[in-house]
Amino acid sequence: MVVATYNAAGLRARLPGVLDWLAENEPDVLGIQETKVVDDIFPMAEFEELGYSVVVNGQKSWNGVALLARGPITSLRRGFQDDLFPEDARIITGEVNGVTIINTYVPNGTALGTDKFEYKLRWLERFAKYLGDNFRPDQPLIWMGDINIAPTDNDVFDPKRHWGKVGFHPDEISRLEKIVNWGLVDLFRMHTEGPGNYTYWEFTIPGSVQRNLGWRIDHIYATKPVAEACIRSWIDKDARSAERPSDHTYVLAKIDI
DNA sequence: ATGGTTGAATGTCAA
Repeated sequence: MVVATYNAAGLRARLPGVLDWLAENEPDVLGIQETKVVDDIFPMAEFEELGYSVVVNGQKSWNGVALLARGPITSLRRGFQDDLFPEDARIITGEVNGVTIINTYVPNGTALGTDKFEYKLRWLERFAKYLGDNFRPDQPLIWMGDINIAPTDNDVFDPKRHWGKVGFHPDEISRLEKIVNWGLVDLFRMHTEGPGNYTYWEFTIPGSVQRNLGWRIDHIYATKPVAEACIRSWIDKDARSAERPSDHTYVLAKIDI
């Protein structure tokens, strides 16, 4: 099966492009982040007409995640499902074809020294606990989404300039490493080394796409049983140049199961 | 360089 992740930065603005992309690429699973739409008016029917099951965890104006799959989505969980943590719409979990899929929109962090940066760190710690409490590293599991962290020098343009800034800060990276060390493999990095492979190019930098001034902050991770079956993972950079694009693009992985 | 652009909502925040 082919799984994909996409930060839409407002799904209603992106809807025609996402529908075209789905029809062309036909992934079995798509995790969408930053849908920015409440569940009542989520464009369910448009995706269902393409043959997808749709589950959503949305809120007004900000955040919001959705999970699409060809075939049924079972064992649905919205949020962390407890009262231990502030509940905004950043995580949705479902099971597709025997594989647990967790789709997350990790907090951006905004700026060092702010409550939002501390929230990002706490959210990552909460996610580590969610994994450990609910799942095992020997079961088939995929964690995908906008992780909002560049893990290494190769994952951001001009790493010397950006080191220690939001998105490339040691406190974020250490928390991500703790999550990954639970038993996950970065599927893109399993197949491709080196700099210049990005998933996000800022709107506010003129010519960022053409100059490839980007970040690899959208990731697909998997437990060993899935990673061993992953035969390819790639970034669809062309979609970042489509009409009315998001500032992110699609990341995909093909898994031989 | 503390700007720049975009979406959701329609003033202004978040990214």
